[in-house]
Amino acid sequence: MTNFIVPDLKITPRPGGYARGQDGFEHILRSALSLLVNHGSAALTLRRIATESGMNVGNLNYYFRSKEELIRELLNAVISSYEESFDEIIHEPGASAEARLENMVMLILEDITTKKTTRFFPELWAMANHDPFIHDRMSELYDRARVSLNELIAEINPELPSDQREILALFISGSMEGMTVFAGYQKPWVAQMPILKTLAKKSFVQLVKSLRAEDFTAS
Amino acid sequence: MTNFIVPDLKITPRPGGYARGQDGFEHILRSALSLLVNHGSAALTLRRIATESGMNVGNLNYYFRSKEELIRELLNAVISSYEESFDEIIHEPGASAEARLENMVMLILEDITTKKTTRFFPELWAMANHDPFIHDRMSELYDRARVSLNELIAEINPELPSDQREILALFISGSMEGMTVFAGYQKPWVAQMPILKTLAKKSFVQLVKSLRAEDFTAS
DNA sequence: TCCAATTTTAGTCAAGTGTCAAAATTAGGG
DNA sequence: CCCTAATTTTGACACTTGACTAAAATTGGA
Repeated sequence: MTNFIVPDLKITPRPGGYARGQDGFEHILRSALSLLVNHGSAALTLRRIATESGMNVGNLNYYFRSKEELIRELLNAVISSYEESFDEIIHEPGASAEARLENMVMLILEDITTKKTTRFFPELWAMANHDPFIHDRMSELYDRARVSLNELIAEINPELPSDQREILALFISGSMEGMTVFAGYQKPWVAQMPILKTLAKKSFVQLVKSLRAEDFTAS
Repeated sequence: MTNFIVPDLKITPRPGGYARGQDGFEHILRSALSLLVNHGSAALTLRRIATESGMNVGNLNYYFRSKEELIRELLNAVISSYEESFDEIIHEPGASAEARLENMVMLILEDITTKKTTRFFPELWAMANHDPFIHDRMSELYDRARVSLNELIAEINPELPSDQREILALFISGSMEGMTVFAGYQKPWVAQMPILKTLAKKSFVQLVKSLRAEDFTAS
């Protein structure tokens, strides 16, 4: 029995310090996330983060040397959580490769309907175009997702050459991400997400099973 | 023979005025677009637009009563161009429905690899989450795209009920949009776009042809 | 108790924001 | 060529906001 919910943040405990410090650190990141989700990247200023977290501006500087460092930590905390979830899903003991692929699809499409993901990821996509750090960290996340998909594809259709499996994983991963804009939180098509999940699972599994090396030749 | 390039802007001529005025109007919008594409939404300030277009700040106010109006006009110009392109493609005389569907897929995936689209759309997705006007105008664009797809699906697979055609159109449209982040301009997978196009065409056409009403029942 | 961890206070300094009125310049029909 | 309407420049207003810091105050817990 897998859990299809990805926690908002996964924070690695910092060495030394009081428990209060640990809470403060996490509380700041949660406030920043909430700001980004509810008001967009323009609202992500130290002043507003301070207000949001009921703290003082100066205190942010105690936890994070700079705004950039704060954003880095936030991104790390969000992404780490995904990486952990992916690992759990694809290594679920006793489940067939096909079932684990379906679970992966469920996890991602389910996650897409959360407010956090629907709002946060488009912000990240936009930011990644002009911020090298965000770009790199996002690439790592998606690489990891594709590696996971790739493993499952290899189990389901071992005939497929490695480079073609990679493109197939890309196609599947990209297809799912695209739903964010249409069937995410409070989007016009959220209500249809259950059907979309069914459609996606069937379509992807069929694609993985039926694809032959020749299908990748341009027509 | 269809043209798979979507012009950046489609500007409806304003009544009265000199030719210079028409140029100025378009030039400002192009500068704003270029700024958004190259430096992100944070760079979209009246002063930077003025500098970019070699004009004076005050002159922007002559063309647009406010910054908001400028952004509205920009969005209209970009979106109108897509709407026109969609109409041309799906009404191409003498082409089969399947061929027109493939052309639509080609148009969209080709467009995704342009710098304008790769950079501009993620900005819009992010903005749409906090700006009602952008949200509505984007919805109109995507509605239009899906209506086009829907017409073609109906021709190819007339058995499929209307509401299921709509979901299928959504799935196809969303799948393609998702590629922006991975195989757009200067993204790690651009080089594989030709293969992705082949894969997408085959996968979508097959999906449209083979789908039965029962496939939409949750499993 | 006492010291390190955390928080507040109170700023610095700089840069930028959208908008506007009025003057100067230019285009092009008559 | 002239004159008026279209366009452009000038120069400002009034105000917000940005990231960051040093030093003092408070708190936690071994």
